[in-house]
Amino acid sequence: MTKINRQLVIAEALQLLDEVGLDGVSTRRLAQRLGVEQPALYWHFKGKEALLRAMAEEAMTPQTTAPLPAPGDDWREWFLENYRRFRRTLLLHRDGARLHAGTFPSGGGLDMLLAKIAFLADNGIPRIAAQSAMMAASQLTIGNALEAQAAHDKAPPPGLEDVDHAQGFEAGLQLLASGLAQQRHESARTA
Amino acid sequence: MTKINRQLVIAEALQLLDEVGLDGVSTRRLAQRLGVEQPALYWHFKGKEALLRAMAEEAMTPQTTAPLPAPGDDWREWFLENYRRFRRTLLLHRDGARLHAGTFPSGGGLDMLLAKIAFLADNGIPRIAAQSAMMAASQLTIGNALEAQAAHDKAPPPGLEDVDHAQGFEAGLQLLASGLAQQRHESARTA
DNA sequence: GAACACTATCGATCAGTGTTAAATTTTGCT
DNA sequence: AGCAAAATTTAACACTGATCGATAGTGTTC
Repeated sequence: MTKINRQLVIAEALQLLDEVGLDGVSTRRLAQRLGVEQPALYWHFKGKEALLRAMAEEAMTPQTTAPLPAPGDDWREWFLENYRRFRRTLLLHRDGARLHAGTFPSGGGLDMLLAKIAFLADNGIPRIAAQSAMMAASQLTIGNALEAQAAHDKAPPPGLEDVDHAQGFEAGLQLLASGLAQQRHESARTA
Repeated sequence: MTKINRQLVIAEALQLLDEVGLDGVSTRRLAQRLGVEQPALYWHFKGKEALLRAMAEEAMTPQTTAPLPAPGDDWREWFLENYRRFRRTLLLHRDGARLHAGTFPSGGGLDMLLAKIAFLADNGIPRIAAQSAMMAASQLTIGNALEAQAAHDKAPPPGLEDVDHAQGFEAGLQLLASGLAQQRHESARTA
């Protein structure tokens, strides 16, 4: 009767995710929404894991479609904005961080990552330092988003109210950028 | 027949975790190991979530029993060592990072956290900066451990081989410490 | 136009999950 | 011994992801 396709399933799955959370996303609920019996999904996806991976990739579009840094850009401003955007993207969907966690940069994403590292390298930051910093910033972002989405309703413990997750993230990111700038100067001195 | 108690269940559960991973830990498998029928666990724990929380807390003992910083200690060395230990603890058990993620500092852990912030504050780091930095370092550590344990067998993508998770973590942590040191000096200038 | 293969779905079913309720045994205490 | 509380068992429920064979619909080829 009803005909579905891969993209439609992914879109509906993400909508379902926002309503019931990651643990609430079951193949049956998803199938019901699509007006289809549950095993039909297994024609379009090898298993639930494959579906979740496709969802995670789709959810990352705001980040993956963002323009790469141009040669003349200010490296620090770009660095900050890149991970702010990453965080915003993770927070776009409910449990978005958990959905993304454990996902590896696939084909296209890997090239982007290498281009970004090259951009930092062109701005006087040693390759290895650039790679480490991006790795750290990415992990900080994921950890922060994870914690923010896990907190949800719980109130902050007494004594720690004065820094929320957004502020904490911004501060941490600035620390990384400052440390990176320092490494850049030291490298320039020895070059 | 066999008699079990809370501590025994937690210990056996952590051992099971190491063998089958977090997704493999089921109440039935755990009960079988303890020589007990499955619903017996529900007398000792309200539900599986409670069990997992207890496991996460127990798994953190290396970190929670570590001595607090003493007034004369070098703040930077302590900072680094604290999060190195945190990471080692997370990696102690299989899926330890996932098990811990989303856990909030309970009663005793909260006091420790406040003491650590106070220690940094006593060393000339503004309270809010100290709190933000510890939050960031914690999130970086969790994100890093999460990624390291998710990778497990997969080989690193071509072009990124030269920095593994351990090195990346160390680099990120140093960046945070450097940035924090910088903030400390700037704060001293304005004070 | 008949035979064929491919796409897409369904119905039934399987093994496994966390959880609950009631009945039952074991334990400790007076 | 008897009683109450603690601890466990038996039985069942409502789910979950996944697999099997059967079944339509669709287009292609002889």
